[in-house]
Amino acid sequence: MANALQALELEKFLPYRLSVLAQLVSESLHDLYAQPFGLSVTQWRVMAALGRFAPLTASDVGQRIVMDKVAVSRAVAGLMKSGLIERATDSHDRRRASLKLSARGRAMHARIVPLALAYQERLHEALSPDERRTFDALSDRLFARAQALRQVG
Amino acid sequence: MANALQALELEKFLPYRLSVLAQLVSESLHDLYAQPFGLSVTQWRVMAALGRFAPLTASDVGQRIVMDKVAVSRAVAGLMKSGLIERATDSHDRRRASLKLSARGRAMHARIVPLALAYQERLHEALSPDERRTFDALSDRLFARAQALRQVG
DNA sequence: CCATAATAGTTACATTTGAAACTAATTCAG
DNA sequence: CTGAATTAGTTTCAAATGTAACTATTATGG
Repeated sequence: MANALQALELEKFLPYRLSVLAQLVSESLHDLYAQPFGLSVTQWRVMAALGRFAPLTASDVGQRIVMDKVAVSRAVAGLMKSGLIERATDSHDRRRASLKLSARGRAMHARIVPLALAYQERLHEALSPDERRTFDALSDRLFARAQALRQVG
Repeated sequence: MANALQALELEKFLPYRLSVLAQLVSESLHDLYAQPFGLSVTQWRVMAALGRFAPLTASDVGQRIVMDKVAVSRAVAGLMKSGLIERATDSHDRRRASLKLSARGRAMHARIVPLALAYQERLHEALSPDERRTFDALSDRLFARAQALRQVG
C-alpha cells in the first residue's frame, strides 16, 4: 500500500476555516463601533465584560474574556483616558483595583449592545433556532477539546 | 412594557465565541510548526496554498487564503530567503511571477501536513462524523451570511 | 501612438501586539 | 520578624500588521 502524498485541503481544514470565519465576523462587528465610538476590539470587550460583571479587577477581566494581562492593561489605560471606566484601588490589597463603567461608559455601552445583538441576529438568520443550538453545542465541544489538547501538548 | 436594559452575554455572543475558539485552535496549531520549522502563520498558509495549487501568482495566493497582498508579499519574501519557494517571472506579463515550493519547501511541507492533519483529527474526536459534517455545513452558511452582510453594510 | 488608468507587487511609516523585564504590594517559609 | 517567592499591573523593546504611497509593467481610450 503506497504512502500517498497527503494533501492539505486548506478550504476544508478546520483551524483555517475557523480562523477565516472568526476574522470576517470580528471585522464586520468592529465596523459597527470603531468609527462611531472610537473603540478598539479589546476596549469594547473590556467594556462588555464590565457591563455584564462589574466590578472586576483587571485580571478578572482577563480571565473572563481570554485576554492576557498586558492587553487588558492597555485597554484599561485607554478607557480611563476616555473616561469610560472608573478604577478604585482595593483598600485591603493595594495591588488590586476594581473596575467598573463610568456613567459615560454605561451610556456608550447601552448604545453599542443593541448594535452588537442586532448584528448577531442578522448573522443568526442563516440558521434555524435548532441549528443555532446545534452550532453552539458543537463549538463548545470543540473548544473544550482544544483546551484539553493544549494541556497535554 | 418597560424597555429592559439589554445585557450582552459575552459568553453566548457568537462573534466572541468564534473569535476565542479560532484563536485557541490557531495558537495550538502554530505551536506544532513554529519552533520546529521556523514558520509564521502566514508563511505556513502560503506554503499550504502552494502545496495544493501551485503554481500561483502572489495575488492568486492572496485570494485563496484570504490574505491581503502586503501580507503575502512579506510571507513570500521570507520564504524566498529561506529557500522554501521559487519565483519565476511570467514572460508574457513581467509584473506577475508564479510561485511554487522548492524541493526543500516540498520536503518541509510533506513533514508539516501530517502534523496539521493529526491535530485536526484530534480536535475532530470531540465530534462524531455526522456532527463534523453538520458543523462544517453550518459554519459555511454563517460564513456566506457574514459575507453577504458585509456587502450591504 | 500617447497619455491615462489599471494591475502586480514592494517599500515606508505608523500602530498594534507580544514577550520579557520591571515596580509595587502581599504572602509565605523558616 | 525577615528575606524569598507570588501576585497585580505597567513599561519597554522587538516583531507583526495595516494603510498608504510608490515602482514597474501592461491595458485602454482618444
